[in-house]
Amino acid sequence: MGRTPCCDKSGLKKGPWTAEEDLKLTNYIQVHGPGNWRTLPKNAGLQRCGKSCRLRWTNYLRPDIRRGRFSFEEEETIIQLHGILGNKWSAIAGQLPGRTDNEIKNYWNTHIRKRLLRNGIDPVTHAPRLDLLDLSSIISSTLCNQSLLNVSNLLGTQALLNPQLLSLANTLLSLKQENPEMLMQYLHQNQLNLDPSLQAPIASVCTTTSTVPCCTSMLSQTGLIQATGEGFFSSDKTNFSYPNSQENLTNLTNEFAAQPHYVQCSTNPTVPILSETSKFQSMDGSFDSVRSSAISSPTPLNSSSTFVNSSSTDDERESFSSLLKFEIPEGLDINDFM
DNA sequence: AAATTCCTCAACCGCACTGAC
DNA sequence: CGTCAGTGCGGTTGAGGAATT
Repeated sequence: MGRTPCCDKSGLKKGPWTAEEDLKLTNYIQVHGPGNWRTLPKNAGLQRCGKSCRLRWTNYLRPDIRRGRFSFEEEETIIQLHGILGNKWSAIAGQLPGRTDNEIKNYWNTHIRKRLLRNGIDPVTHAPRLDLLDLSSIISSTLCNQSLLNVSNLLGTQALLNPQLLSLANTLLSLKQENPEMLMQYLHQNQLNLDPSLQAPIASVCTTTSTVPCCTSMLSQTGLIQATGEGFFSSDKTNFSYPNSQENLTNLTNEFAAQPHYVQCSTNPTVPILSETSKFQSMDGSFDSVRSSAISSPTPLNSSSTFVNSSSTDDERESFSSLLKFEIPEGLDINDFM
């Protein structure tokens, strides 16, 4: 379909609405109801295009608009829904009565997005920005807090900056445990294509003595880690407190990836086993498949125990956003990394 | 106190979709 | 089937207020 020509721009007013215009529009809609936006401005005596009228009504004048600061519950819902739906602001707004897509979009871009970035979380993928994370803490979490490996030392500083190296480290560690000979063969086959600066640290993986705990193997087999910046998530189920949102969210959730299963590790981390359908969709550092479990997984986003009222400040909400979630793919070809 | 920078958010723009003809 | 009007949606802009220098 061809693009709809915008309404006749000649003589039409743009910019902020005046109180008089608001009154005209409100009065007209109260009498005739919304709709037929193209003819509405003329009938209402407004020098505006229908689009502008519709926007003004839906985003500002509608009586059921809920104005004011977003509550923590609303913010929580927005983040979780964004994890599933992405920038589907209207769909997200549908779960937040009284909030408009425009308002949610603005709030996301001006508040939530920035905070996620500050806390090292990619606001697009909801995955941690691994270029900012300390790889050793990730691996340590992977190993159920058994700090048997100092991966930072193993891989050098570059490892802290490259999510692909994280995957590589995982692959190598798994290979080392399960089949050292295959590991050596693997390295031999791929070493020619490695960045020389990475060869030494990677090789050290092969020579470092370590005992690989149970979770390492599980990690490599499942291909997924779920952790916070400071440790693993609790296994508490996500609980939406916003009215009517839970059922709707449940419905939404059912449309997405299968519910992951959870295995309790010795030191109380909860490690979900990703379904076999999970996939590593991007090699450029984005982990899109994380989205699929944003709701269904027992994320710690139910942090009502920490923040109990809607007047919490942005800073107060900071710690909530420090939660991290990411996947590590298995079976990555080393050639794809470099 | 003035100038500058930063931040917020209402409003606009343009594309996409749907249904009527 | 193609065209067009109506509408919805997401991305972007810019005015104005707040904060900082």
